[in-house]
Amino acid sequence: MRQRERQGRPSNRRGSRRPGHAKGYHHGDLPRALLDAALHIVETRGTAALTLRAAARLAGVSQAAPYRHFANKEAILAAVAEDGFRSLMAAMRRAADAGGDGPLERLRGVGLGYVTFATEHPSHFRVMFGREMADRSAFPALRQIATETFNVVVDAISDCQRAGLVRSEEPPADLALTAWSSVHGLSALLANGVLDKPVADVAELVTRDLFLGLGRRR
Amino acid sequence: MRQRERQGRPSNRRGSRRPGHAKGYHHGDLPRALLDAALHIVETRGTAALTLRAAARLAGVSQAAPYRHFANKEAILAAVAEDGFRSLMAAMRRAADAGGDGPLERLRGVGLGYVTFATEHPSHFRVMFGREMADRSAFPALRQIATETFNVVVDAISDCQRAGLVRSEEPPADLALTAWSSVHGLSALLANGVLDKPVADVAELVTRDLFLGLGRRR
DNA sequence: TCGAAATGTTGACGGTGTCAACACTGAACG
DNA sequence: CGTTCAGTGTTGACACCGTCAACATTTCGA
Repeated sequence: MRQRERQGRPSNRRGSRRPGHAKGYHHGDLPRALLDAALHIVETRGTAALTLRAAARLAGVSQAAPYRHFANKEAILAAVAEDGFRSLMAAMRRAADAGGDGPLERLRGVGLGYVTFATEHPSHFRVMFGREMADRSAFPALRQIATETFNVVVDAISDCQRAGLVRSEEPPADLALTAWSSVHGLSALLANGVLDKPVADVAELVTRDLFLGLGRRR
Repeated sequence: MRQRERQGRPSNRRGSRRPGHAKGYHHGDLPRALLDAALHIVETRGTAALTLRAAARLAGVSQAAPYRHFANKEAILAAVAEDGFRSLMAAMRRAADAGGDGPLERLRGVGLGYVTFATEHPSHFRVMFGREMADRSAFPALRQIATETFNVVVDAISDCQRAGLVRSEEPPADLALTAWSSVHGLSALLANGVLDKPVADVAELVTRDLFLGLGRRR
């Protein structure tokens, strides 16, 4: 709890103004500006530095201004988390496309994309899955997009099942839960600094073993 | 950031006194008392309520007293986390014993013990694996016991390999990493309220699929 | 045009981690 | 046995935080 920050007021006047509005007292699109500020802080200075007041300073407004647009700190965290899920989904899809053509390669890409996102944006990842906001059910939009994210995994698994590449006795959602747990667990351990092995190795290893299973092939 | 707590001074005079010391100004074993207080707070009021000042109040000393024994807040969190790992290991071993005699049953027990601990002590679990202390490498004892915890999994897997119940082409530590990731991921999702399905079902499902793998048996 | 609603600001409150300055106490040494 | 001094606890402060009430300004619709 010792930090300092000075930057006067950055892109205050003249920046992202909603067309209807104009110049001085009113900001134009403060919610957007605050979210951008929060995202910037979380990426560059980490979760601990993500403070309502810091975001307000960065947006060039007073400490109390955020309360006109967000009920409390949790609400901004929820918005940050939501944005994170959007990025995560994009990263997963990108990695899937880069992975190859077969459904199995795509599935693997999804997993690698997840782990990569977590290690490249650990603070953001923590906000998304942490407990800074007690009770996520208060933020339906967040739950919604988290579900969509999960569905990316489910779909990838469905495709593999259809292609006969993955066990089909079980509903895809069940297998997806196992896959998600594995990949999320690895991501969490890496993002929280519990494990400090090379990401590539360890991601390779886990996704392979996840496919093969621990048991002996009969 | 709104809370209140009053309890005068609990077991201040007369409690856990180091033999050499006696009654009044000096506490006797403040480090121990502070750790106990912190543990009590984290279990009963959650991570957010775990504050240096609150622990000091509960131990019946002034706000600055903790600094005679802990460098800063992180240091107490590390102690709490360390204690958590001890509890976790105990829970895993207990669950393994309760699981049955076969190495496979024991391995499964280890996993279930892990998940159970996480859902029964979510706040403690978060302190153990969260990032409240940036840089765990500053607390070697913590890293040490985390490693020991991991080794419980490795050993359980080794035993299964020796019994021919688990794939043996791979080093046990590699398989253990996959198992740990899966179980830890599930635990983290549950402890953080991301997933709110019944623990038993979902733990059953993940441990089974982890053993079978996603791929079709050939 | 003019008043109300929206949106910003100021200043305060109680909470936090942390530190310096001070006070008490017990044990070691003469 | 008396003194001293390191260890341990207390007080009071600082800067920062989330949040709110009271006030100011701006924008927009009747």
